[in-house]
Amino acid sequence: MATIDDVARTAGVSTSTVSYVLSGKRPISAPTRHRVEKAIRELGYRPHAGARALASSRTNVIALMAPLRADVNVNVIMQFVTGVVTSARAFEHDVLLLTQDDAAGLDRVASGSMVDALIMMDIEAEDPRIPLLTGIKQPTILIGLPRHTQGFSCVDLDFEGAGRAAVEHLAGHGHRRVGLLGSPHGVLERHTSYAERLVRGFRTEAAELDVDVVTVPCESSQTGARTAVDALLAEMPDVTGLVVHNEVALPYVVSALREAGRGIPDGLSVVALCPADVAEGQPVPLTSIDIPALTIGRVAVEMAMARLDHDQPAETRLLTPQLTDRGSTGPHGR
Amino acid sequence: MATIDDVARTAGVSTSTVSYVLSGKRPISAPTRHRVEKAIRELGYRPHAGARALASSRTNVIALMAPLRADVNVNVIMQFVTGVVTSARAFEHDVLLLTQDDAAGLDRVASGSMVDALIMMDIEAEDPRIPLLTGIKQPTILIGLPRHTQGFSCVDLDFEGAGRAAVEHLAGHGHRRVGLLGSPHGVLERHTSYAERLVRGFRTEAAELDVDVVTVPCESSQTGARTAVDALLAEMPDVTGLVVHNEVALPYVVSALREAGRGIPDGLSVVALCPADVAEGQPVPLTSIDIPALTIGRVAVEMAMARLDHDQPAETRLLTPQLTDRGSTGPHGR
DNA sequence: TTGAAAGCGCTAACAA
DNA sequence: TTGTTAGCGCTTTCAA
Repeated sequence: MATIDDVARTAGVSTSTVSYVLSGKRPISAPTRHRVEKAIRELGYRPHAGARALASSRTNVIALMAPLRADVNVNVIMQFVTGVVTSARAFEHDVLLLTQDDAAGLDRVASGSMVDALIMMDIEAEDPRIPLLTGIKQPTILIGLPRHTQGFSCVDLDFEGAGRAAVEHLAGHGHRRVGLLGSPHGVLERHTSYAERLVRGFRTEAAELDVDVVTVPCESSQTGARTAVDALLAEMPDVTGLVVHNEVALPYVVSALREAGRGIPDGLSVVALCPADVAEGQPVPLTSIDIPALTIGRVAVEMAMARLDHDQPAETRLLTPQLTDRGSTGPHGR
Repeated sequence: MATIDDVARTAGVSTSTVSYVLSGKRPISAPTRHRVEKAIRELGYRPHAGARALASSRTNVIALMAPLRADVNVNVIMQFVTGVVTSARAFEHDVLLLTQDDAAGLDRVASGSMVDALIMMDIEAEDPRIPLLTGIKQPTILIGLPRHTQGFSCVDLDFEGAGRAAVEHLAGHGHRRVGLLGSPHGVLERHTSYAERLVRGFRTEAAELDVDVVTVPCESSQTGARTAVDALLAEMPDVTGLVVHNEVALPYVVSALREAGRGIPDGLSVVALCPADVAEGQPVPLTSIDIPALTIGRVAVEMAMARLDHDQPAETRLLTPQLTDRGSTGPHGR
């Protein structure tokens, strides 16, 4: 492999000139720049990442810790990951993938100076990984909201606002008895931040608008959906509005409702909380509040870069929920 | 951050001794080792990854290029990724995640010496990324089979064998008219290796056993499943055996069949090609040929490590398909 | 069994 | 506008 010295020699300049051509950190005359660029091309030169990291204490890599579990929604996870990887590239960064269960990986990649920043998904209220982050010099972005945000940047959909918006929308159509089919048990037991915030917003708004509610967990499978629907209809037989926050179960929930004689929207008004394309792609398009996973991933990277490049302080950004009416909600008691 | 020199000073030894304690590449007396290990613990020392890479030309990182597209099966992709990440950790390696469309990323991470090896998923017959791999010094493992394997290590399920096994199983039950509901159009158009190999095995075995077949592409959605089932029943109304290779569509295919009056296995014998847990998790457990994604990911890493550590030559490994009978196939004409 | 020291290939401060 | 050079923190050869 060619080194920076080879390039310098070929171009007839000093190594620092080559380095500065590459980084743009000081002005270079046009002819010099061209000679250097030509040499780089001819030699197929690529800077050695390790050498660069050693000299500059910048790796141009960020770590992404993602849940590769089965019980979370794989599609949404994938969208977060895609958002992160894509926009990391826009900032000339690559992504090192850590799994949720590799908690030691945080220290390994951070203390080993393998990455410039860390992004962590699927944050729990009292996330056990957060204590591991103390003493880490790289900025860390949490996708989700722990109980105490203490110095970390956080970004997520405003799930509490989403819960409120869903109830508000249904109440606006006259519904007084509303259900929530939510995340699987496991997710709730871990006190995963988004699930709890959704329930809180859902309950709060319902109390304010004097709407009766019931919340039912829902496993991410066909049988899980069926069980949840049965439980819901047993607990609240006269339910007329429903919020569903479980992308995997969603289509099965819809079929189960139809089979239970609850057509949409005449038998039951349904608001889904899921990526827009999923809501559109159902056999009956569903009114939904979008989970903008790609955007959240992108914002996480942008926050990381802002802290790196302009040492901007940590902040929390909650994206405003967007409700799109696709006709699966209607007035009560038609 | 503490450096190796800090550790050496604290332990009262030379830097090389610390290095050798860490690498185990030369014998160290017990007392010396203990002093060094104590110093490492006290200082919370972590070797600097970049410095290490520079000095040793080893990064302990492997690149994984995965399709983060929508039309491929996200669950299976995730399992491959999980298999790779998990077993990379077992070899003290981390994983740098590249997306399929970032073809330039191959050269970037390889020529920039960011990684020790590359693993590429979702290989097409004439994969456009393969030419980009020439001149790359790191070993590359392909998950899938290009037309010409020229020097690359390859690993995959033996999809051709899987196609044969499925037909053989159905023919063994007396079925003479068999369908294949396969991958979406897009996947076939890209000449994705596994899809083509499956069809080839399916057709070959059918020809040998004198079974009539029809193959129908199937989009990964509820409507796609329905369309494909309709097309199948229109093209071959007296079909009695079916092979389904589309995990996302699978549950919808099953419902569509039931609604078409084709119960399983009495109205139609079905063999699924999917991860075992998916086949088990259907409302009716399905006889299936397992797609051992975790295993394939693990084997890919093992092959990479074998080439790195024992410079073992490239080889192709096709895992033997395992058919598990779960009762969704039965004798013809009951 | 251990130490000394020469790099590995860059960046960036300093000098011109 | 450009060049010289001292590190960055390791690994590994050579020597003892």
